[in-house]
Amino acid sequence: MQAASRHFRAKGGKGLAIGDLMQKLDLTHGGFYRHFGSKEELFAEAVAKGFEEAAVRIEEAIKQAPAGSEVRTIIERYLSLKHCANPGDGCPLASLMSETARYPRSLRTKIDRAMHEHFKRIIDFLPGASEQERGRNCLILFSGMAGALNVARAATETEQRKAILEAAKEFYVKAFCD
Amino acid sequence: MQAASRHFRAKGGKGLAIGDLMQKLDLTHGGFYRHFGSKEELFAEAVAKGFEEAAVRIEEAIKQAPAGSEVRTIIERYLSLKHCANPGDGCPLASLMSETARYPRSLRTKIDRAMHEHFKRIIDFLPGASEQERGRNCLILFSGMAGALNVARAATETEQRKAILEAAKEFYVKAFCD
DNA sequence: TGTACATCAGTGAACGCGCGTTCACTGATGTAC
DNA sequence: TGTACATCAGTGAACGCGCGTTCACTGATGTAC
Repeated sequence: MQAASRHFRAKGGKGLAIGDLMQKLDLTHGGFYRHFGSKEELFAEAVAKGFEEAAVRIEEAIKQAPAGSEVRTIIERYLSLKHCANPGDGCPLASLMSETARYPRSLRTKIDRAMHEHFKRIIDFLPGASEQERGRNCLILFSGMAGALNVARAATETEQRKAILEAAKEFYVKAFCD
Repeated sequence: MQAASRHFRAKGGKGLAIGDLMQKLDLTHGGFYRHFGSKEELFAEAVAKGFEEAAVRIEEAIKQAPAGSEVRTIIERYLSLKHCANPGDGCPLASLMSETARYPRSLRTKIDRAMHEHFKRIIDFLPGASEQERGRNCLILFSGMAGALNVARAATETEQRKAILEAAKEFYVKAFCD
């Protein structure tokens, strides 16, 4: 049930009720436990799924990008109005950022693993002499962009939203593409 | 009731039950509604309070900092292990990042206002030719640091946490202090 | 080909808990006379 | 100074709702013989 993943990203871990999810799949809530042991189990899988989807999308974007400007393309996509307006289809790091810290350790381990697997697929496009340095850059770039994206999402005026995204794009392009 | 602010930052908007809060103040939950119309009302005030506390703390840090390295001091404090370990006493932007986008508009307006008032008190220490540019830099710096802080908080290993914080410190110091 | 049985996804009622909110009441404090 | 009354913070029981989870049951599908 990959549809769950979108809903979690759109509404947060506690925002999605199992009843609602099952209803959206035209099923009753009782059947849920044939497939998952608990809501938490579903959540962990959904987050992993979310990272995977995101990685696939990024890889596609990279393929289409002109050689040498891969990172720029990633940044521009990540900080686009479209990504800002559709958290459900977007990066789980961004949409679940602040609540992840409050999850139980067992869940955090799983999320952490999914995130790092996601990063592995992108890491080689980033600047940095060693793999370690590229890894650090990856973390900084994505955590920073996710932060900016969230601030943009929290803004109430479209103008403000755009301004934040544009400013962040400029900043991160300057910092990571040269 | 300023104590509420800490709890919200520590546990998120939905994580704090009014019963628990009142119990921690050695009161019963019923009396709550003598003081606030609803939980949401308390939440809005608590967030504002949180930003104010944070601003005060930053201003203090700035006063103690050697002239010329104010921004560096802010960054180092923000990305310290202490701030990472104590979300309840820390920056509300970081601890409420991803859920703010999901709040109703009325609440977001209030939070937005509180955030911008908070920024106004710091803005002049940041680099940038115009006030507008300093404002943009402020948003980018804090959203970025908040992102990194959240990733550090989500990490399960202390070593990892430290590594992220150090890398981010280095990056943002390089980007905003020269 | 046909019958009996097992499997298992899905149903829908029910349970139990947490929690926001309400409300009639208490009891201390302060004001009016 | 003393008495009557109003105010209002705080109490604690109760209501109602949402929601995660359980469970006895149904009904379709597939397998054994």
